Amino acid sequence: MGASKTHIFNYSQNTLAVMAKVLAHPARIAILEHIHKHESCMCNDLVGITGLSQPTISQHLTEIKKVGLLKASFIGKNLFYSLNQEKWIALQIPFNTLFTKLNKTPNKTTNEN
Amino acid sequence: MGASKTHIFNYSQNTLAVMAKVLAHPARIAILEHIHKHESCMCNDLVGITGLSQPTISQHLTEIKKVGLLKASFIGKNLFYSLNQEKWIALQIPFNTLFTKLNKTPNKTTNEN
DNA sequence: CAAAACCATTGTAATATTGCAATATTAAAA
DNA sequence: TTTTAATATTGCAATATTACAATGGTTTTG
Repeated sequence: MGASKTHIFNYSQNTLAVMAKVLAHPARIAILEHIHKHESCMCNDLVGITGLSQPTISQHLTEIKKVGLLKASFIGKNLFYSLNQEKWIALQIPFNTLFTKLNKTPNKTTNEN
Repeated sequence: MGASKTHIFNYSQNTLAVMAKVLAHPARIAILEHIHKHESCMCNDLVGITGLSQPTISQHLTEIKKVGLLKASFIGKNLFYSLNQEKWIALQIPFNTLFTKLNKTPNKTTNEN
C-alpha cells in the first residue's frame, strides 16, 4: 500500500514523525550544520561541499523549508538561507517530551495517552 | 537514484539519520509509547490498538529492534518486548548534540566539523 | 495428537524517497 | 537587451518504505 496510515495516530505522534523525517537523511543534517556554522549560505556552496547535484540539494532544502526550519533573505544581491532559530527550538520540544516520557518508569496510576 | 549516498557524510550524520528514521513513522512512536507505558507488551496487543495488521506491526518492531531499542524476554509463557533503557538514553545524545550545537550562534574562531 | 494462539517470514502491490539530467526561472551584470 | 549566475522545477529511474494476505514455525491447550 505504501502510504503511512497517519489518521490512525494522534497529532503529537504524527508531528514528531514529520520532524524526525527531516532529520532522517544525512544530507539534511549536513545542510543544517553547514547553514548554522556559516550563519547562512548561498546554497550552491552545498553542492560543492556535499558533491550532490544542484537539483538534489534544492530538493533537500525544500524538505527542510516545508517544516519551516529555514529563513530566506537577500544579503546584498544574493539569496541566503539561514536557520529559523525559533522553529529549531520548537522542534526540540516534541523530541524532548518523548525522550523524557520514556526515560522514566511509567506511573501506572496516571492516565492513558 | 533512490539510495542515500551515505558515504558522502560522516559517522555522526549517518548515525543520527538512522536514529531519526526509526522515529520517522507515527506507528513506531506509538509502539514505543505503548511498550513503555505498559512496561512491556505482548505484541499482538499493538495490532488491536493501532488497527494495523500483524505483519505490519511485526515489521515496525523489526525496525525498532534493528537499532537495539527493544529487549525481548519471556514472561511466563509469552514473549514480551520492553524498551532497552540504556539504548534509549544513548539515542538522545546525538539528537541533543545537534540540538545544542545549532542553538548557539556559531563561534567562527573554532574548528570545522 | 489436533486445535488454537502468537509471532515471524515471504511475496506482492502501492506509494515515497533519493538522485540526476534537462530545462525553466529569476535577477544581476555586461 | 543579451549574457551569466544561481536556484527551482520537471521528468525519469532506481531504490526504499509501508502495508497486508498467505504461509510457516512455535508453543500452549484441549
